[in-house]
Amino acid sequence: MRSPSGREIPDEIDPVLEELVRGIIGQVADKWTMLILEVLEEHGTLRFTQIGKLTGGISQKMLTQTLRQMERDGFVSRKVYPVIPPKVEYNLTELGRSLSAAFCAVWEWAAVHHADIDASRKAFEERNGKA
Amino acid sequence: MRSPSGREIPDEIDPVLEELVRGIIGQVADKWTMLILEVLEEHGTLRFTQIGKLTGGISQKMLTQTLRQMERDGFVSRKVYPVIPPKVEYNLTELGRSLSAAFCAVWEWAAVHHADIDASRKAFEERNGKA
DNA sequence: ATTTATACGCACCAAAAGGAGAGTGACTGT
DNA sequence: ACAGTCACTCTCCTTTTGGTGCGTATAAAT
Repeated sequence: MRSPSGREIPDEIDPVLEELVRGIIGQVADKWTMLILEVLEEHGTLRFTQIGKLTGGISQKMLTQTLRQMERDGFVSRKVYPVIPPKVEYNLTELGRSLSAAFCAVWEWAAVHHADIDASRKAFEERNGKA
Repeated sequence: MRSPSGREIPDEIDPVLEELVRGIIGQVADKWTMLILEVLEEHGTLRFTQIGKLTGGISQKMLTQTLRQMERDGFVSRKVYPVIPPKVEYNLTELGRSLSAAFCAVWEWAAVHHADIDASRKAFEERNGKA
């Protein structure tokens, strides 16, 4: 399914917006982004290491990276105190809070339906051989 | 905390459930999963190659892989017609549709706020050197 | 004088994701 | 006879992701 010349997909909806939105979803629907969003939503203003602890299992590298992207996208604000040792506070912007609210439905869904998923997986593995 | 669907989320979250839910989110918040979910929601029953075309830019490998996982998780049903050339129909299950509905808020959010993100990025890059 | 604490940046490396392309099997249209 | 169709699977290869550990600045605490 290659398309060397590019355009063969019929666009029934506005393709530009569609593409834009997809791009955003692709970046935003990231594991760490969602987790950090939730942690900040729940705890309010937090410092770097606190976020790391509350998120759980994230490396410093990923924490920095994700936080930076979120700052760039305008989901979090970053306040640096010029003290030593360094102190940086993060919290959600209005935009970040609205995104968090949008994701809320997904969290809720997962909480409600995890048992269904589990059951489905078991059934699937029983139907098909499980090597 | 309120969600668009109007239900409530408990203030205190059971850590075990929390862990479970995070695992699910990690797998479900996947670019291709979300995209396929959307095309199936929008078009109803579809065949393999049709999904590929409508999704756009997905390789056969990823399409197969994602579809398999979605079937395993119980989001799509897969109906094989024993004919030649092969014919396989996919469509959303009830569970899949409910997930799609949950993601709906995120899609809408992206559609509404993509301009904000764009503006934020421009501002960010202006603030921070890119000399 | 040495250690501790904080919020990173950087380099290196392993693992995973994912794309490209070829192969398959049997039937159907030319 | 032979190319075309569909829904894959398999192999090879590149790109991306992400973890680990080290370095840094410097004031306060030991």
